[in-house]
Amino acid sequence: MGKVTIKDVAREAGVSISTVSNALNDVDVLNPETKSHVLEVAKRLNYVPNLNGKLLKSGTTKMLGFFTTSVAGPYFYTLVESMSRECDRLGYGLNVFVTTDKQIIMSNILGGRVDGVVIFEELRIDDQDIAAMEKNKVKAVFLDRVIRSEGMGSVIFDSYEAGYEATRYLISLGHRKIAYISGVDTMFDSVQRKEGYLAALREAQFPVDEDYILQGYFEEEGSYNAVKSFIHNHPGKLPDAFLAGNDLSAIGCIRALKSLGYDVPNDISVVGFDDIDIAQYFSPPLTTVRNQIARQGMLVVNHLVRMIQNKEQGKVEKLAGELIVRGSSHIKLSRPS
Amino acid sequence: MGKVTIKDVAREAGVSISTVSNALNDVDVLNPETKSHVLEVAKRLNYVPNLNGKLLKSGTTKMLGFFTTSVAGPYFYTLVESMSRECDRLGYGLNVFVTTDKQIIMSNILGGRVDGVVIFEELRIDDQDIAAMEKNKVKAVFLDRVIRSEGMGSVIFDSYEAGYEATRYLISLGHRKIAYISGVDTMFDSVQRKEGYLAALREAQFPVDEDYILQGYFEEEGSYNAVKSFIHNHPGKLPDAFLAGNDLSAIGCIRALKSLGYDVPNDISVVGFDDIDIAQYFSPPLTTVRNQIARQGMLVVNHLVRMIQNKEQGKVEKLAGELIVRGSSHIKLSRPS
DNA sequence: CATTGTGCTGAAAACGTTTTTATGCTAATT
DNA sequence: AATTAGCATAAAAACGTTTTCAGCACAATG
Repeated sequence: MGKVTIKDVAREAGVSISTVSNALNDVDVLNPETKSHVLEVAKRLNYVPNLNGKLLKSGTTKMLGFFTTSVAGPYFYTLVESMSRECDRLGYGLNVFVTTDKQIIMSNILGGRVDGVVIFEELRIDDQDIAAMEKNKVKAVFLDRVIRSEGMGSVIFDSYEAGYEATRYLISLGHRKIAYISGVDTMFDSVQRKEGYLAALREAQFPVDEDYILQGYFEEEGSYNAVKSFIHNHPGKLPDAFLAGNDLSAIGCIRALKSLGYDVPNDISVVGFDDIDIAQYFSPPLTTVRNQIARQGMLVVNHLVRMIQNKEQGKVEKLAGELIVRGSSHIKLSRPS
Repeated sequence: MGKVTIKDVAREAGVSISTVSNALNDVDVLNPETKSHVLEVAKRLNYVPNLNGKLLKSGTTKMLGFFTTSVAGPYFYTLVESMSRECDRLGYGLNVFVTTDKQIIMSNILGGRVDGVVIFEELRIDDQDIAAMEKNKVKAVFLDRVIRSEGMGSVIFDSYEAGYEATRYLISLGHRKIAYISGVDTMFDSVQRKEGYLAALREAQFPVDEDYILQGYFEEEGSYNAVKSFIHNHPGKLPDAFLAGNDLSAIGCIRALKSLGYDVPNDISVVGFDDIDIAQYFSPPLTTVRNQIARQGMLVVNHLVRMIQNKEQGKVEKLAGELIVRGSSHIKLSRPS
C-alpha cells in the first residue's frame, strides 16, 4: 500500500520500465496497443510519477521560484497574481518561497529545484551569493534591483522618474514648500524616489531644506508619527505639500494632518506612490503615482523564461509610473490673511 | 564549470563520497580532522547539495505546499503571511502554487515534492482525487472544506454560526425585512452563511421570502447590480437591512443604495463578512463579522505538521467569527410618516 | 540464401544523494 | 599468538525516473 512506482506499473502490465516510461511520455516508438495497454494499467493503479526522480534525471523542472520576505499587502499580491498568470501561460509553475532564512533561500536557488528565480530586492543577497549563483549558472531576474551580470536581469519601476514627475506636478500646482516622507533608506526604490524629488526641486531652483525630509519607513504609523512630530517641532515651517514615499505613508500623513485640524487638500496637498487599492477608497481619494505592478510581474516572468529557453542575456527593463490625480491634491490657494 | 557535485568534493578532498555525505550531515562517526578538511574543501568549491537527489533518497522535503486559485486580496495575503510565519517557526518551508491546472496540482501533490499540503477549497478536488491522495498517504489539510477521511484535516471558519450571529444582531436592532446577498453557491462558506441567516430568521419566526435572497457572487460589481435591479423590480419591498456574503458585496451594496438616494445606516443597515482591511477605511466604515484569517493560517500549518510528525489523525477545527460593529449598521428608526 | 533494414521492446546506465554493509587497521582481550 | 572489539573509511545498494543502447523478430533487398 506504499506509493506505486513505475516498476509496479511495469510488472502489472507485463512490460519493462522503459516501455512504461515511453508510453507515459508520448515517445512515438511504441506499438499503439502496447502503449494504450500500459496507459490503462497506469491509470488503474493511480500511478503518478515521482517528481524528484524525474527531475533528478532530466535536470529541468518547469518551475520558477519567487523569493520574497513577505506577500502581505496589495503590492505583493498583485505581483504574485500576475506572475503566476504569466507562468501558466508559458507552461511553467510558480513557486513562492516566503522566508528570510538565507540558508533556505540559497539551497533552493542553487539546489536545482527550479529552472529560474525571481528575487525581490529586499532579500539582501550579497555579492558572494551572486558569485555563487553565477558559478552555478542560475538564471535570475531581480525586482527593483540592478545587478551587473550577464546571467541576470532586472525589471525595475522607474522610481527616480516617478519621484521627479510627482514633484513637478506639485510644483505646477503652485506649491513651494514640499516635504518628502522617506521610506526605508536601504531600499533602492526609496532612495530613487527621493533622488527624483530632489532633482525636481533643484531644477525649479528651490532651496533644498533637509528638515523637510522626514522618515516614515513606508508605514502608516511611522508616517503619522513623523508628520506630527515634525509640525510640532518646526512651527512656522508648515509645508504646502507632502510627497509620501508610498500610499500607506500618504494615508498616515493625511490622518496626522486631519488630527491637527488641517484640511487636505485645501490647506495641504498630499501625494503618494503605488496606487494600492485602498487609495481610491480613502477619504479624500489619494493622488498617487501608479506603479504598474501587474505589468511588472508579467515582464519579469517573460524575461526570465526567455533567458532560460533562448539563452538570452539578462538585461535591465525599466517601467514608467503613471500619475493618477484624485482628491488629495489641489492647486494652491493664497490663504486669506 | 558545470554544477559541482558530491563526487567533485570527494575527489578533491581525496575521500569517498560517503565520507563527504557524513561530514556534511553531521553524522558523528568521522575523525574530526577528516570532517573539517572535507567541509573546508566543500566550501572552497562552493558546493551546494542537489535537492532532488537528496529528496529522492530521503523521501522527506521539509516543505509544505499551499495550493490555491489565487493570492489576490487581503484574505489570501493574510493567510499566506501567517502560514509562512508558522512554517518558519516549525522549520518548514512554504511553497505556494497558484494555479488552476488540475494536472499540475495533482502531480505536485502526489509527486512527493512536499511533505504535506494545504488545499483551498475552491480548487474543486473531487472524490476521485481524494481517493488517490488517500492511497498515496498524502497528508492534507483543507481550508473551509470538510473532508471525511482519517488522513486529512480541515480548518474552517464557522460560517454558519457567523451568518446566524450577524442576522440575530440585525434583528436585535429592530430590523425585520432582512435581505441576504449570496456569494457563489458552490462554495461551502457561502452556503453556510446563508443557512445561518435562514436559521436565525426561522428562530425569530420571521417569514422567509425567497425574493430577499440576491446573488452577488462575492464581488462588488455583482452585488451592486443585484441590489439595483432588486429595488427596481420590487417596489414596495425595500428591506430594512442587507446582510452581504462578504465585505466586497457589502461595499457594492452600499454604493448601489447611495446611488439610489438611500442613506446607510440611517435608512438601511448593511453588514458584511471577513473584515478585510478596506472595511475600516470605507465610508461608512463597515460593520462586519471578522474572519480570524491569521489564526486560521497558523492553525492549519500547525495541524498539518502535527499530522506529519506525530502521525496524528486529521480532524476538523472550527474557528468562530467576531462581530465588529462599525458605522454601516444602525438601530431601526420608525420612519416619519 | 545471405544480408540489411525496420519496428518494437528490454537491459542497463545514469542522475546526485543517503544509508547500509563491507573492509582494513589498531588495540584490547584471551 | 590468536582471536575479538572498535574505529575510521570505503564500497555498494538504493531511491524513481529517463535515456542510451543492445537485441530480437520479421520483412525487404540483393
